[in-house]
Amino acid sequence: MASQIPDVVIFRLPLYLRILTLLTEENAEVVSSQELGARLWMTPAQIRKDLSYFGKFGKQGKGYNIAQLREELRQILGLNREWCVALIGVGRLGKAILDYGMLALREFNIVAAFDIDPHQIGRNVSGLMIQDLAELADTVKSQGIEICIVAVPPSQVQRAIDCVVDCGIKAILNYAPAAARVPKDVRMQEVDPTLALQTMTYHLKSLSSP
Amino acid sequence: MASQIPDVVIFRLPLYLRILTLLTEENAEVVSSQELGARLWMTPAQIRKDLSYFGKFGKQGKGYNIAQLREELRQILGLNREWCVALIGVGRLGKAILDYGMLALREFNIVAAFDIDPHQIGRNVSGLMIQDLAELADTVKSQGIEICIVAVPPSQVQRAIDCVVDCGIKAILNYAPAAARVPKDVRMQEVDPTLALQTMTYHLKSLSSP
DNA sequence: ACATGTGAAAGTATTCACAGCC
DNA sequence: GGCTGTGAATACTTTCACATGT
Repeated sequence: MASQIPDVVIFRLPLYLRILTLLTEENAEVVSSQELGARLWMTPAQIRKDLSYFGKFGKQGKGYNIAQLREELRQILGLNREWCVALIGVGRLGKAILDYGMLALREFNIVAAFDIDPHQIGRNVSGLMIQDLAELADTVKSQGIEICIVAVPPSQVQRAIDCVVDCGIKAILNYAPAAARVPKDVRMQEVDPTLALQTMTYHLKSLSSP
Repeated sequence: MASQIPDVVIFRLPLYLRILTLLTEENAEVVSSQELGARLWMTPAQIRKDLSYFGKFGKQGKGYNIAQLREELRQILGLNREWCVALIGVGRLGKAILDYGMLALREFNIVAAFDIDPHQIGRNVSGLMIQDLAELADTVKSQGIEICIVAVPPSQVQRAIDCVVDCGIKAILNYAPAAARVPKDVRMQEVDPTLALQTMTYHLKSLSSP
C-alpha cells in the first residue's frame, strides 16, 4: 500500500506551504481557500479537496488558521526534522550548488560531497572534504544520508545513479541534463532548466504563427 | 484556439528528445515505442499516442527512425532556431547561472543581464555588461529577447516579474524560490529544487513508518 | 452571511486491444 | 513476427453544488 493519495496532490502541498509562509510574513492569521486559490491560480475547490485527503483543518465561515495549517503541512511532508544530503559530483555545477547555497533551506543539510576525479578528492569545497565516490556506502551509513543530489556530467549520470541506488538511497535529485533509469522504488526528481525552456518555446512558437 | 494538445504531452516531448539524442550517440538508427518506453518507464502506448498528436512518424513492423523523429520533435518544440534570453538578477544565483554555464545549450543564448543594484550595474560578468533593469524594455526590443530568466531574491520576485511582463515577455523561467503571479497568457516555469525535495521527503517518511 | 468538506458529475489522461501494414 | 496508429474502455482529476457548521 504505497499511497492512495494522488501524486499530483503531493506536488501541490509545497506550493501551499510556500504561500502560507508568505502569509505568515504578512502577519495574516487566517486564510480562505478562495484567497489561497487566487494567489496560486487554482480553484478553491481543488485546494479544499487536496487538504481533505489529510484531514479537516479549516473552520466553516472562517477559513484556515495559517500557523496551524502550515505546521500540519510540514508534518505531512516530513519537514519537521532535518534530512542529511550528499552531493555527487563536484564539477562546475556541483560547486555552484555548494558555493552559492542553492539549497539554503533549514531542513536540508549537505553533509558530504563525492567525486571520482582524483584531482578533486581530498580538496576542500565550501567546508566539505571531497571524498571518493567509492566511500559513499560507508558514509551513507555513518552519517545517515537519505537523499543524494547528482550533479555529474551527462555521460556519467547513469553510472553515478547506479552507484547511489546500490547504496540504498531512495531519493535522488538529479541536476544532470540527461536521462537515467532507476528502479521503481526509488524516487528521482529532475531539476533541468532545459526541459522547462523547451516546453516554453513550443508555446512561444504558436504565439508568433497562429 | 490556444492548443488542443494537452500540456502533459508537451512536457514529455523534451524527454523523448533527450533519449533520441542519447540513442543517436549510441549510433542506433531505429527505435520502437517499446524501447523508448523501457528507457523512460512509460508505456509504449503512451508514447505512440503522444506522437500521434503531431503526425505519423513511425513505420509499422520497424519503429521510428531516430534522426527523423528527433528532427520532427525539434521542429515541433521550436528548437530549430536560436532564442534570445535575458537574465534578471545577477546576485549569487544569477552569477552561477552565467559563470557555470548552467544553460549551456545551443538553442538558448543569454544575451543580456539586468539588476537593480547600482553596485552591479555596469560591471562585467561572464562577458555581459550588467544593465539597469529600467532598460529592459528597450533591450528586449533591440535584441529580440523572448524569454527571461528570473533569479532575484525571494522578496523581489513579484516586482521583477511584473517588470518583465510589462515588457511584453511571454515566457519566464523563475529560479527564485518564491511564489509569483503572472497573467494567464504568460508562461512561467519554476526551477526550484526545494519543491522537488519537499515532495521526496513525503515519500521517504512513508518508507520509514509504514 | 460565509466558508468548509464532500459525494456526484464532468472533464482529462492513460491504457487496452486490434486493424492495418512492413 | 513485429510494430504503428487509434477508437473504445478504463482510470484518474478537477469542478460543481450543496449539506453542514460557525
